[in-house]
Formats: sequence, structure tokens, C-alpha cells
Amino acid sequence: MDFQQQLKSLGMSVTPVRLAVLEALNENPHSEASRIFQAVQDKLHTASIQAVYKNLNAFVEHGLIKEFRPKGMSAIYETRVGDNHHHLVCRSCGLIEDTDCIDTAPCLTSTDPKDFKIDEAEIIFWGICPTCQNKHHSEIGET
Amino acid sequence: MDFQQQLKSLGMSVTPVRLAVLEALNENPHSEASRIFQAVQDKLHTASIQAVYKNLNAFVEHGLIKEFRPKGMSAIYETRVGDNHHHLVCRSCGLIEDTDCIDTAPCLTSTDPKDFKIDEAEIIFWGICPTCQNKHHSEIGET
DNA sequence: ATCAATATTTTTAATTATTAAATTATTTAT
DNA sequence: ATAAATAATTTAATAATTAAAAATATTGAT
Repeated sequence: MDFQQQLKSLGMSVTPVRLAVLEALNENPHSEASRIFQAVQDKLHTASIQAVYKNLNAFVEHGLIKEFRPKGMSAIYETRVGDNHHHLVCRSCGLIEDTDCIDTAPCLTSTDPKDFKIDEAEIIFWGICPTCQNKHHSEIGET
Repeated sequence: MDFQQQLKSLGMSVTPVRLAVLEALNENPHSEASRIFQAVQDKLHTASIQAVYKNLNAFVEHGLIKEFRPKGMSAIYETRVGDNHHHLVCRSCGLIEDTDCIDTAPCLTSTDPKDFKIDEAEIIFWGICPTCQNKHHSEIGET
């Protein structure tokens, strides 16, 4: 199903900006708003960052995309939804990669859930990516 | 070991603002900078938010406190470090609670680590806290 | 206790990320 | 093709965080 169809089936109207945002995000997974804005501009030669933010929020609310916020970074968006995957984040260069969950079912088991009704477990694995491991060890610094 | 000792052993000089920040955070776990600033003001009747930010960052760098950033919130700080615990966050009211890890050792096992050298797994369990579960179901909204 | 060196705090200001409101343009349903 | 509803642009504001310079406090040596 293409983006046009997806928007319609969610009852959202189809606009050039919206399609451009979704395409941009699809082509640049794990992007922040400003990067998506740039990519949208490349496609449309016009567009406001406000519209980008507004649509990103609308898409998140409709479950079309996901948002997460690693410390030291702006909000990060991704189109991969509906499965239960997590993220590897490089402390050195900020690279973000998807990583699968152990189960196909969401890993919602906390040993000590304090009576919370848990619906999602969001995991960030912090570490050093392969590329940065091969650089100077001395240059590795935390954010 | 009290805060004064901890600062000294890290080679950091001891100041009223620093002690107040650490005490404030100890008394208000899972606080954001502005809340800590308020608590510091209550103790010192003077102090700048800039000093609070600067010290929070310095403490994080020295491993004296930890920082994390649930989506929709400002940076959250905590004094509980050195163990491997995670967080329960209420989607409705924003309440944050600690929750223990399954193992005493950090749960660093990703099924698909993509050659990252992982040193930390940070988990946020999203859900609804007991108090909010007992409120109107209709009022529950995501951020 | 005092002094110099160093680090921290305050003050003033800037930047970055994000959201809001009003007006104009586009989309959708008819 | 038109009207009503929705979205985009423009202009502006707010919130969170960081920066730089001057003033002050802390530390370690005397």
C-alpha cells in the first residue's frame, strides 16, 4: 500500500507536503525534523518546517510513524511501525540502527511492573558502532 | 558517602549550588532541570538555572547522576546510578517509576547487535499507572 | 590565615527545537 | 464547479538548553 492509500484509509487528506514528508522519511530512516524538512524542500522546492512538524505529529497520532528521543538528540522519526523492534545508537557518531526484538510479541515483561498496565517496551542499546570502533579509541566521547 | 565526599573523590570542587542540586535531585527523583532549579532556589534563595544545567551536565559526565529523555518530556535526571534499572512511564500523567532489570548484570543482549559494542540497555516501559487506570478511561490520551 | 591559581556562578544573551495563531490555499465531498 | 473542511504558509511566540564575559568563590600552597 502506497502512502496515498495509507493516508486515505486513515481519513487524512492527501497533500504534496504530506507525501513528501513520508517519502523523505522512508528514504532517510531515523531522521529528525530538520533533516526531513531539507529532504522535503529538495522535492517540492518550497515547504515550511512548521508543516513538517505538524504532519509528523499528526502521523504519530495516527500511528503511521513512530517517534523516539535518544538523549542528546532531537526527536527521531521512523516509518517502521507495527512490529516490535528496538534501536542501537552509537555514542560516538550518533548512528541509529534498528535491531529486532527477541520475540515477535512485544517484550513487555518487567520484573517489577508496579501495577502499570504496560503496552510498549522501548529499548535503546547504547554502544559504539563498527565504524567508530575502527577509529581512534581516544576520540570516543560521550554526548 | 555523602555528596561532599562524592564530589571530592571525583576531583570536583564543592559548592553550595552543587550540594543543593544533588540534594534536590535526591529528594525529587526523576526531575527535570526546571524542577531541580525550583528546589535549589528553595534551599539557597538564589541560584541560576544556568548553573543548574551546567552542574547536571557535569554530574552526568562524571557518572554521578543519569539522564534520560522520554518522548514528550524534557531531560529527566536521577541519582540512582551504578545498577541496571529501567523506567515505567505513565502515558496519561507522566509519572515515572523505577523498575528493576531481570538480571543483576545489564541486559545487553540484542538478538541482532549489528556489530555494535553495546555497553548499556535503556528501557522505557510505556503504559498507564495504577492511579490513572482508576480514572475515566475516556480521559486517557497520549502525548 | 593569606595569596595566587583555578574553577564556578552570575548576568546577559543567543541558539535550537517546537508550537501557536491568523490568513491564504488546497483538498474533498457534492 | 462549488462549498465546506482541512492543510499550508507566514509571522510570531515559547520552551529548553547552551554560550560568553565579568564577578565571585574555592582550592591548594605558603
